[in-house]
Parts: sequence; structure tokens; C-alpha cells
Amino acid sequence: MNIGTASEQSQLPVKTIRYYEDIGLVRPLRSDNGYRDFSETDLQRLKFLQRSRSLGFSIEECRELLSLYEDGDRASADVKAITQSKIREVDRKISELQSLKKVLTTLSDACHGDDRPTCPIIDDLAGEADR
Amino acid sequence: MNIGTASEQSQLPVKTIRYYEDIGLVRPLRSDNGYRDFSETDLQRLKFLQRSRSLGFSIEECRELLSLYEDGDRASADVKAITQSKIREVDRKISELQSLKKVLTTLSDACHGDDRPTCPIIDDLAGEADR
DNA sequence: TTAAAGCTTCCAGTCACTGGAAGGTCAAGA
DNA sequence: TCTTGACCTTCCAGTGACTGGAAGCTTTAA
Repeated sequence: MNIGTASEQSQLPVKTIRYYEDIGLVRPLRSDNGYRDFSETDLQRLKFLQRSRSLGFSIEECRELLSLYEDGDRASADVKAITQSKIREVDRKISELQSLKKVLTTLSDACHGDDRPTCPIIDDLAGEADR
Repeated sequence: MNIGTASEQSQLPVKTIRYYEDIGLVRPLRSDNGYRDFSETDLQRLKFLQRSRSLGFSIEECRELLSLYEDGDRASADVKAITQSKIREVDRKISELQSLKKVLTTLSDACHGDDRPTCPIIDDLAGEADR
């Protein structure tokens, strides 16, 4: 199938698919006219990539997961390990954002937000607040 | 003061300060030897940038905040509006990450993680699971 | 026949830096 | 005086994961 069809089926933009070929994540054959010709297996890989990217795995993690996917003998523990380290990463990000939100909310609440120039947010950014 | 001192005082890497000059966030004078010469005002800007970047404002938001910072007449409402939209953005990211974590945790829990090859995580990524 | 849609490659841009090379300047010590 | 090392300069390239656009093929439908 052509790249347009593969794009539709995998829910990945055409540009992204070409990029994935560039970095060796998929290797479609070429038709006589030079067009990429995606097999069912290629499509499976693309769908796999779409799903794993949308779950927040990096390209390199996806590459690793793909090779585990295609190695019928690998231990499920290997896959679980990657997933759990990703969960820890997500957790770290969540708590970072939560403390960020806390600071921003405190600042925002302290600012009366009218048309006068006095502003505790700016004062804090400028390092002039009591903290 | 030289860039090294400015870097220490502002807690910004030397490279980052040069980059900020490149994009017009700070405009230090030059000494006769060609070295950048940072004034106290320049240092204030750098500290302001360090703090606002660390609170998750983008460079363009920082640029806007800086100009509000230096406009003694601006309304505090303007600053508060930027801060609140940033809070909403942080909120969106948090809930995205939370639902991501949910999916990953469900997948991880379903995988027994031993040396056998059967793995519900991979099955899900491949789109072979019941969902 | 022709127009539009779809395909190709290649180059550049995004964001916010970061690394490294090649070279100039300055201060301290032998 | 010389040298060493720290510090400074510019410029170019790379990061991650695409995305946009130009120029030019091929295919399909009217």
C-alpha cells in the first residue's frame, strides 16, 4: 500500500512515517515508480509505534519495545521493566508540575489583578518578595 | 561585570546567557577587549529570566513578563492573566500525565513480568488486546 | 488533454539550549 | 619575561521528534 493509505490506517502523519523510515524504524519496499510500498507487517509496526508514542515512550524506547515485540522469546519481565521505569518518570513529572502549580497559584492568589501597577507576581520574579 | 560573574550571580549557564543575548533578552555593553560587560540592570534581567523560566514560562512569555516588569504603569491584571493561563496549561499537563499513568499502570499490573514471553503490554501496543 | 491529488527528495525551522573547535585576553607564578 | 591556565570570544553543529515548504515526478479522473 502507498504511504497515504498507511498514514490513514496507522493514524500517523505522512511526514512522520517518512521520518520513521529515515531513522530506521520501518523499512518499506519500493514500487517501480519509486513510491514506498508498505506491507501488512510494516503497517503493524506503524500502529505499534503510534500507540507506544502516544503512551509517552520516546523514540528510542519505542525502538526497544519494537525489538521486544518482534522477539517471540523475550521475557515479559523486560517489557514490564521498561513500562515501570516509564511510570516512575511520569510520576516525577506529575509531582514537579504539582509543585509548580502550587507556586503559581500562590502568586496568582496574592495578586489582586486590577488596573493598578502593584503586582506581587512581578515582585517575586524580580526577587523582591519575602521568601 | 564579566559573563562568568553574571552567570554565578544569576544561576544561569554562560552559554544560556549568550543565547539570551542572541535572541535579544539582554543587551550587555562591551568592554574594550570585546568582553561582555553586564550592569546591575542586566543582572536583574537575568535573575528575572532565571526565575520565570524555572516557573515554566516559555521564552516568549518571559519576554512579555520582562516588558511588563519594566513598564511601571502596567496593570497587575495583565500579569495575573498570563500566570493564570500558565496554571491552566500546567493543569492540562497534569491530567494528561495522570491518565497516561493510569493506562501504563493497568498494563504493568496485567503483566506477570517473569521469563515467559507472554506479555499483555506488548499485546496492547500491537493492538491485539480486548479494549 | 489537463487538472488535481498524491508521491518523491531535500532543505530549513521549531524550542531552548548545549557541546566543541579555534583562537584572543588576562592574571599569577617561576 | 615567559608560560600556564582560566576566562573570554565567535561560529558551527546537534539535540528530539517532527513539521513546512519548494521543486519536480506519477497517477487518476473528468
